[in-house]
Amino acid sequence: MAEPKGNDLMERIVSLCKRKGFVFQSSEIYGGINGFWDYGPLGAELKRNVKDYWWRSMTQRRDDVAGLDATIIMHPKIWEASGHTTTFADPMVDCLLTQKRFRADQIDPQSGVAYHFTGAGEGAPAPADPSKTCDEPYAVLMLPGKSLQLVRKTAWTFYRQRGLIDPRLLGERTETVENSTRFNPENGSLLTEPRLFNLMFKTYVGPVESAENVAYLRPETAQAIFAQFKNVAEVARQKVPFGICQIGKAFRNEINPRNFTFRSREFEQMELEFFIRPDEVIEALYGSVARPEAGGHPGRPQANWGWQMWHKYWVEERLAFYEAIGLPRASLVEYWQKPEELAHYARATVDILYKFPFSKRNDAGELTGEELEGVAARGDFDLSQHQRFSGKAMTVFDEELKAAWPKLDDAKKAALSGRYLEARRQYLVKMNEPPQSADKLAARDAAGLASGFYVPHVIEPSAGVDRLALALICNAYCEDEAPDEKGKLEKRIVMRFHPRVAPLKVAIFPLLKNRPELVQKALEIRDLLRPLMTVFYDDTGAIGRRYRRQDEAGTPFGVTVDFDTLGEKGDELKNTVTLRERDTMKQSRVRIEELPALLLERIR
RNA sequence: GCGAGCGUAGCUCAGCCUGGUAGAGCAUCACGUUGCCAACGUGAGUGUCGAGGGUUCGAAUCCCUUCGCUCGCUCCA
Repeated sequence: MAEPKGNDLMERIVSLCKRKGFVFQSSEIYGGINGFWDYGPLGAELKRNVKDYWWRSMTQRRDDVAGLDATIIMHPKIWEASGHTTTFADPMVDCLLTQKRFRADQIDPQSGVAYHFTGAGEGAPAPADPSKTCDEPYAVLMLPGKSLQLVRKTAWTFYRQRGLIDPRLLGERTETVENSTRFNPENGSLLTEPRLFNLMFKTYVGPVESAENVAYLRPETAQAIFAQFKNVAEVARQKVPFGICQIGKAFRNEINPRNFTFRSREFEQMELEFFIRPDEVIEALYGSVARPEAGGHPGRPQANWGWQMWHKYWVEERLAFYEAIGLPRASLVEYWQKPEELAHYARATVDILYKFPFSKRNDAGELTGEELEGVAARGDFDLSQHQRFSGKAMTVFDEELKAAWPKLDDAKKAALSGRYLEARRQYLVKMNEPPQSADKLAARDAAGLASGFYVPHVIEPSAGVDRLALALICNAYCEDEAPDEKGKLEKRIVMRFHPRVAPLKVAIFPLLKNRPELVQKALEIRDLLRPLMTVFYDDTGAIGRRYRRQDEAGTPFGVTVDFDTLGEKGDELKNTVTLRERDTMKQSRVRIEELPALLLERIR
């Protein structure tokens, strides 16, 4: 089986997506719109299957997770509390010489002498157009160890890029600068004025476009879960540990959408926030905290699990999920973020990567993979932020804790209380709470703990639906060879979707369409199966062609009605059909009345 | 956002350099044929050559602008 490699392969996958109706470019008839994609008939079914399976396995098949479906536009304060309003709006600057882009707040401050120029004119020799000038002011900082000659050379290059053949520098003057971030530390060139990059989509609530009506399309679904935490906790009659999950659209003004649907500006997320007791509480209740020892799945949740155990549990659960919909373990990478890569609120994050055809290769030549999901241990950061910004308590009352606390000896009480207080204090200080008030608030939190109140910690598995759909498409795509009717090998394109996510589950064919008895029987079978699964009926062209068509759509099963079905060879074969399997192309004879149960078994 | 490349039928692509009424293969549809893996016959349809502007008697072809795609940089909290 010859597997095509690299972007060549990706191009063929993209082409198939369009040809068969998995993915279309959004607004294509108007020339498309960058970063937005539509799903055609097959893609829509695929995505629906992915979401349905996630929802079923996350909430319906568990008793400790409840669902939520929140709005896309929420109170703007949510994004202040979450940090998105500030972190999603980075000021950016470009080098005027090399066009290289920097984040303005990450430039090393430079000191020294800056040389300013008011412009340049065309100099000797033999200017093509002597009247040509450039009025654009420019400046270069003389970097340590560099010469004035080099500074002028830099300016010369700059004006040359502006269209002068042999620039003559005009209006040179010097300026002493201290700790300036206006120059490129690499070459001394002046940078552009900082421009704000807001990665959130902005809109207005109400018809008036005024500053107080500004709102944002959510850049992630998670914050709605935190904002509704108290409501859901109450009505779902759940106690920590429990989770709230949600599927929904999110929007990010990506600077540069890339790689087909992988990085889109409008996308869908499947997120779970799983709330757990802080480790101090576990220790108060059980004397110690269970932590992961061996690798692999830690098994059924236990009451004495600390955050590390829960984190490990969800990583393994999520990996099992991907395997259950047909992504082989070997195509996935479990990447533990290094301490320096962690977001400031995260204690640990595991990225689950899929090796896409467009993924980069490492030194060993292996595909490195792209993120499908991040499983983050976020501590109590999010709920704490919303507690501070909204002024509403995000604590839960834990009866067991209240009962257990008085039974602890004083040393234990002091140790747990002290640890909790210090963690709370550190968080508050980091969030720029003045030291005095941080001490006071942390002491109050520690007192709350002793009477059974605390802000739950959270484990967040957050997955991208569109990325997963793309991974499933890439994983399913396969070019192999199959014999034609003369036994000659021909290229066959097969989408080997797991039957669970395959857009169409079964195709029904009358062997010939000009025999009304065959057609009628086939339509009966279609009607028999249609209430149970997605069914595709096709009576055009030769039977082999129809099989191949369904191979490209990824339909796992084909059912063919022939003359034996009608009883031509006697009662033994009457009301039996050919069941053809996509991957093996093997055929078997099956009784019609057994079809529903047989197929349902295989597509669950 | 910057740099490079690309954009012609549903898909893959030729034609562009050197301007002169737009092509191939596959796919699609109809009819006939067809007894299980892309068979065959006959017929049909499809493009404002990504869009806009310019040069020209005449532009898919040359020039400019713009949009989209790919790659690199940047970004990915």
